[in-house]
Amino acid sequence: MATDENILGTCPVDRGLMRIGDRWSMLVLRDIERGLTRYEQLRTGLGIAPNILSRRLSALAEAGLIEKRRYSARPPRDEYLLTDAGRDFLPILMAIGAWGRKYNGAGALSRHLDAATGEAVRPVVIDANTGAPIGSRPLKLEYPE
Amino acid sequence: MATDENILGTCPVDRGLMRIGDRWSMLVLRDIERGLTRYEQLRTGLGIAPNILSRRLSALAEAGLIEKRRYSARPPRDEYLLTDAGRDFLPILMAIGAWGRKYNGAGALSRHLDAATGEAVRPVVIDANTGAPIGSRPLKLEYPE
DNA sequence: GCAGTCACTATCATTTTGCAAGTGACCCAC
DNA sequence: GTGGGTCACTTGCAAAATGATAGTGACTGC
Repeated sequence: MATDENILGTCPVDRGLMRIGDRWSMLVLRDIERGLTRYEQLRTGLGIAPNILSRRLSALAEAGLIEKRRYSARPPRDEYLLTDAGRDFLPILMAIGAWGRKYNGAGALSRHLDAATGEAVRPVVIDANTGAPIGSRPLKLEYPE
Repeated sequence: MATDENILGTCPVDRGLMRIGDRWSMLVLRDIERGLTRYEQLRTGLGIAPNILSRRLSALAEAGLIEKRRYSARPPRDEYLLTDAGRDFLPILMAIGAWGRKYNGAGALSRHLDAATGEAVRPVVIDANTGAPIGSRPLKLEYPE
């Protein structure tokens, strides 16, 4: 597993997971997306211990996925907003959600609807070149050098 | 954060992360996909401690993402294979890889090529209903009950 | 001045991770 | 037939991360 300290590995998945490889980080991202941008909202929404939330928030900010913004000087109040990198990660969360629904989806679940059509979103990962879902065509792995 | 013990949450992302919410699990999946199916291959490929690998493998098997199969009775030798659920998770890893390449992609990286066209795969998450990339159209969140 | 909210930090127990060494089943060479 | 060597782990213990609980500082509103 690559870390910032040792030599970066050659695998882009590892590179991604380096930045948000843990569960709380992803759940924080999900909650910010649905509008829970303030510390107390996130803490109560997630049921996370305050020290852990603080650490996750600074790690996510350090990794460039969120940024802290002061929206009130007095009283001093901050909110956490997604950066472009953070917003770009949201589709992956939707894909994880679709997978979770399929394989662990017992009971009532929340879902995303297309605002225009009202239909439930069905996230699928495709190859932008062919338009085909990943897994439907044979691939090969190429290593650098 | 939902666990198996407490009441299952309403969020499908959480449901997904419940099964493979950690970094090693995803990297194990990635390595199995690229053909490292045996214990020693995974251990040396990942640089993971043997006790941790054992625990991850049993957790992944318990979660139904991989299964252990004996391919030789004498000497007793096992390999780990992806189940349907495990294979279904691979597109998500590709999406994470694409994100990692975009935001943490310095240096040489491995990549997947379409076997037929030879072109580098560009994973994108779309809504199967509209064909539009997630994030390009406004969505709303619907809660159960 | 006093309660209450928000956004934390500090302290400490518990849990998870990681390293190193060891074990059991076997195979192959001498 | 004993002495390595490989594979697939387990065990024991140290280090790091996580989590529960309590406390702090900056306010606001009464």
